[in-house]
Parts: sequence; structure tokens; C-alpha cells
Amino acid sequence: MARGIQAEIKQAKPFSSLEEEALISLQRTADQLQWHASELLKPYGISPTQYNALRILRGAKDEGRSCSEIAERMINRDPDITRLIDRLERRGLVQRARKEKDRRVVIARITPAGLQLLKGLDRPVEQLTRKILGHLGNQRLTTLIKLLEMAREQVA
Amino acid sequence: MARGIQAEIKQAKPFSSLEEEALISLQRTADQLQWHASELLKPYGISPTQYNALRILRGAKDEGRSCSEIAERMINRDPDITRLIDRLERRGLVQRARKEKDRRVVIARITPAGLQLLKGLDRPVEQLTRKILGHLGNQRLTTLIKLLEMAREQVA
DNA sequence: TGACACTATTCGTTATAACAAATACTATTT
DNA sequence: AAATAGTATTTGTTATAACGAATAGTGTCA
Repeated sequence: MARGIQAEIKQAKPFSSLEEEALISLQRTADQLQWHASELLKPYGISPTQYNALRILRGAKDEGRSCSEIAERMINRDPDITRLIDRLERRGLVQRARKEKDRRVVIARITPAGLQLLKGLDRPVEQLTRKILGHLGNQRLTTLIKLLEMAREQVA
Repeated sequence: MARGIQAEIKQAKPFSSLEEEALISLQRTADQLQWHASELLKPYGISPTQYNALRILRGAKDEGRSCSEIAERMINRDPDITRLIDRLERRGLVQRARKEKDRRVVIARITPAGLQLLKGLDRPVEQLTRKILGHLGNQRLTTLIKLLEMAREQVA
């Protein structure tokens, strides 16, 4: 274990800087964890992006969310919320309605079928999450969260 | 600053576990940093994935790399190396050749044009990397790298 | 040698992402 | 009220990703 990212991607030359190593390591870690998530979701027929959107809508309750609100809340920014919602609507997991006050706005709401799908996923998702990160322990996780937060800061 | 991931994605309910928070934070951080990379590469007309492949081929020198070797070394696993190489070949950045010993294998090599493209990118990439992660400082970066490595371990 | 399993790559197809322009509606200004 | 600017979403298009099946070459074994 702990072969290091350099060995993992069979790179001959060492990284030219810690920044570079961290950046690549971060991308690779995110990719791997994302892969686990898609595998978990696959039998349910939804992608991580769709799952993310459904959870946002569950959090919104009856109030629902407009396309732009959904976009703001997505983990990975998806520039095409319209078609993301299209797909969920076609499968009966969300419903769309025009907002009365401002008819430009389309409000998406999760349906009972959507809620049920999420409900069935809650436990597996929680288990997976614990399985892939639980071994770090609370203290390391807290540190990791803190460092990631810092990494996002400069970015603004 | 340091609003925390919960505020960033405007989430009302706190995370149910540190593991969940770390996972989401990790995805979001990777996504943001990736976005910066694509912006940098955009004027050069290549995607982060293509850049990654070119760097792998530069590292391979004249020896080149087969599709499967490239796949192994990619940061984000791309299941379709064939067409990734197609695109790079069409633009004259790589060349393909059948391996003599085993004619199933296709070896890709970077061309002078590819090398030149990468050369022009070396400095900007290094600068960007420093810009987005340099403020963490070496000690924090080392910790981050270590924690990410641990996060990838269970994953095996 | 011929059948078979194996491996490396390619190809067909469908789904999703990315980018630009268009549409529909609202708010503001004159 | 008409024109204008602004905002929210949709749509068209092209590029890339994902998934399976197909092709081509290699090695093994009867």
C-alpha cells in the first residue's frame, strides 16, 4: 500500500512540484470514487449527475427548484439542466411546472416515484460512503475536508 | 471564505456523516480545478483528457505506448482510447504504427507538432498549478497528498 | 493443423456534455 | 404603450463518453 500516485500511473519522472502531485492525485481520487458511485447507481438506471439532481429536489420538498437553482446546487456543474430534467421527467422521477409569478421560470419537483427511488438508495449510498472513506477516521476526514476547502478558496 | 461545502451548494440540512461531506467536497474540488485546467487548454484546442494522453506519450519518448498502456496511465480512465488517439492523430499530434512483434498492438507516438504544443503549455500549466494550489504551502500539500492516497487505498 | 480461448483494438450505437443561438417572458425606460 | 435590456429556459449542433459487439491477431492444446 501507499505506492503513491507516481507509481499508480506508472510515471517514470517524479512530479515537478507538490502542487502538481496534489492536483493529479486529487483528480484521480475523485475519478475513482466517482466510479464506485456510478457502479452503485447503475442497477437503478441513474447516473451520479441524475442522483445529485434528485437529492437536490428531495431537499427542496414541495417548493421545488428552478433550473438555475438546481444548477447552483449541483456538485459538478452541469451546463444543461434542461435536458437533465428532461430525462428524469421521461422516467417519471420529476415533474415540471411553470411558475405562476414569473412564467419564464420552470419549477421541477420530485415525484413519489423519485422519492421512492431515493429512499431505496439511502442505505446503500451511506454504506458505500463509509466503506470507501470510513477507514480514514474522523480526525483525518476533518483535516481532509478542511484542506479541500482551502484548495477551493483560491479558485474564486 | 471558508464557508464550507454545505453553504457552497446551499444545502439546508447538514451532512449526515463526515464521510459524506468529504466525498462531496472532493468531487466538487476536483470539478472546480478541472474547470480551470480546461479553460487554460481551451485556446490550444485540446481537452484535459487529450493533454493527459499527450503527456503520457511525451514521457514514453520514441518507444511510444500501446492503447492499453495509455489507458493504464490516464488520470481519468477513458474507456475509448482508440478514438481519443484518432482525434490526436487527425490533428497531427500523434502517429500510429502496428507493433512488429505482435500485430494486434498499436503503438502511438507523439509527433514533433505534439511535442511543440506541449512545450508551449509547460509554463502556463505550471503557473496555473501554483496559482490554484500554491497558497496551501508545502506542509499542507504533503498532508493532502497523503490523505488522498489513503482515500484511494480502500478503493482497491 | 484446427479448434479454442485470450488479448488488443476497433466500430456501431446510444447517451450525455459542451457551446452557441434562439425563444419566451419580465422589467425598465422613454 | 413601444422599445430595449435583462433573465430563464429551450433547442440545434457537434464533440465526446459509455456500452456492447465485432474484428484481427496470438498462443495453447488436442
